[in-house]
Amino acid sequence: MIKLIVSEKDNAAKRISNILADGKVTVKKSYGVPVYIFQNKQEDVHCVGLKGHILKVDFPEKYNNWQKVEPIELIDVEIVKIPTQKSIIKTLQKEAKDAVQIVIATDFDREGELIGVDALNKIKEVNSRVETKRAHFSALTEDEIKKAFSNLEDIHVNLAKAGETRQDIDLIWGAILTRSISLAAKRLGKQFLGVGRVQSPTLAIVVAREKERRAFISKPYWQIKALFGTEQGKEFLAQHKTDKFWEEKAAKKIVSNLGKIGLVTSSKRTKKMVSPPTPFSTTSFLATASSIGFSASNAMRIAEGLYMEGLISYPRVDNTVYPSSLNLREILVDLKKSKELGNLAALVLAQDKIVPTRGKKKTTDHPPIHPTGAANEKDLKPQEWKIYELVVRRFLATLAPSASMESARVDINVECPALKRSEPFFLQGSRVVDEGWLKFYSYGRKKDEDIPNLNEDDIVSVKKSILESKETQPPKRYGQGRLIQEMEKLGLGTKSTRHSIIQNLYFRGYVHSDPMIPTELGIAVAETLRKNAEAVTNPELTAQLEKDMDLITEGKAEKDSVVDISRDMLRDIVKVLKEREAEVSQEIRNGIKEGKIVGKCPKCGNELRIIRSKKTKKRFVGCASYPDCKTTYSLPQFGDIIPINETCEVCGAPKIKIVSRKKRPWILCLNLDCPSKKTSAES
DNA sequence: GCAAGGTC
Repeated sequence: MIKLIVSEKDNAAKRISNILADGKVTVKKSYGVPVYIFQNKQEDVHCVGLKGHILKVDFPEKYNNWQKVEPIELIDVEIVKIPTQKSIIKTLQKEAKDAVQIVIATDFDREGELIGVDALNKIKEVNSRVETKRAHFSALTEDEIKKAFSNLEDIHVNLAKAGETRQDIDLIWGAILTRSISLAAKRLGKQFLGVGRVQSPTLAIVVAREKERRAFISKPYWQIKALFGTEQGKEFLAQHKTDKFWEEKAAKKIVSNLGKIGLVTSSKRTKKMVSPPTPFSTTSFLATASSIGFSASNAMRIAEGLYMEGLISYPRVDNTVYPSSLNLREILVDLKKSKELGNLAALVLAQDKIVPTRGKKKTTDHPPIHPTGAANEKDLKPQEWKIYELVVRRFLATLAPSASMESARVDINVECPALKRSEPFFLQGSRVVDEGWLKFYSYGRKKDEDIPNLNEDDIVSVKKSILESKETQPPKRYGQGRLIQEMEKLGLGTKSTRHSIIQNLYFRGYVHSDPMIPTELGIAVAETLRKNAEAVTNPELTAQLEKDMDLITEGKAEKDSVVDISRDMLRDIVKVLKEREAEVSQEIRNGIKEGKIVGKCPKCGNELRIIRSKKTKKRFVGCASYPDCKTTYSLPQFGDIIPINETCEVCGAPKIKIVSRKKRPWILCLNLDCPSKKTSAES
């Protein structure tokens, strides 16, 4: 007679077993799955860790053929659960057969409860009368675990129901709309066009920004600067107070009539304290990693590896407050062993007080991302070291004192007799006075600006006046880090999925580069959805889903009625999509066509397009006037080809960008005989 | 071959 504990992952199973065991914990493998065996209060306990969800939802097999099933049919098809972790399920059933009690010990959240209930249902297939309980803990600490197991609760059926609702809604929206527009655009097989509750609003954000940029008309403006000299012979640049002159004439008039003497009208220096950064959540970690050149999914992959190595804590967290149970000093003492970072840890240890910063979001499931072991640079791959160093430096910074900065502003009036007035100039800047946490963490740190020491009523000489012509700039494209922050703000995705949602946009060919640029295909898909299935491009769908799931959790709404709302919305949308199939097809196919145009033919001026040879299956660039014009260029056969609307400065042939998985993207002139190739080959 | 969510 045993008790069986089921946790969400192997690591948690190990921890729970070690905490609850009276004596030693032994491990046996069943179907390759570790089972932890120990005694707790004279009872035999077995503990198994899952791998997250062990079942997935899908439509029955007979609906698998996209061409033979009308997408609208899928709306009312029963959704079935399919095992995805067969050896774990076998282990569960074997262990549960003779158990007297099952304790679900998955993470205490919606998905965790669902994972637990799925496991229980599999267990009940072999042992229907077993008693089932829930251990409710919010962190894997000794205290929490022991308390949870001496106060076992019932399964939170409604919480799991909310999770199932989320699964069903995601499946029907995703599958039905993915099939609808893929069929309309005749993009089948691995070319299908993905649509989903999270990915489509995310794509829409990127596309909306690109449209703003395209609609943006940049305006020329002028700025005036002047080089001044102090009595001590120091020189400095200051800018005219008018930030933008829209008329060149007016700016020129000032520049050519600027007087020779300036009077300092005010000089202020102010000190301000800059607080250290808050502890790393997944989002702030990915945002910072992105700023030093890591893609979100690469940074996440490396962080998961470091976690497995025991060097950093669990990387999927929303929490930004270190729990009081975390022994910060102990971590610092351990970090001293690192050859490269040990000295910095020692510096923090030497402080009188070690008071950590805290962020706005506080959850108790996992601590913010922090180092859990010391490492040396030579033990890690270069990329791993960069990420490890980032986590360590962030951790040290959160424990360090504020930095103090001095900012200075000087205002100068230049008397201009020729204009019969004076012109105002200013300069401002700041510098670090006391480094504080900046000693440990200089990611994104601004360069110090040197402001000359000037006092009110000082006289300065004007050495030169400068007219700079500029243009207003369109709003910036989203980098992956910024996009992840935006997704979090809008409630799109979770800490564990956002990076993969973004990665998916690249895989689908909807975006390229970082900062992210939507492809013509991505723009066409987003536009089609916006016109015909607006709901799925809107973050509001997720916001509403969250509200409904809260109601289900509280027992105030039923799964079926909530899913039915989505079914009704989809019926209308699919009907519209079917009616407008020709337009939808046209719009997306135009996008695809547009994406294949790489530029103009230098011989005849017609379009040059990427073509795939029917005979050799190889791709090449050919002129649209073929056979009248026989211009062709060969193409590399690997990687994605992105038209960039630029022509080669040297030979006039179009340039393209090639994005492949292994190499970094590169820009290439299509002309193999272009003289620029020779110089670049030498260099 | 569809989604998003866990985890590896």
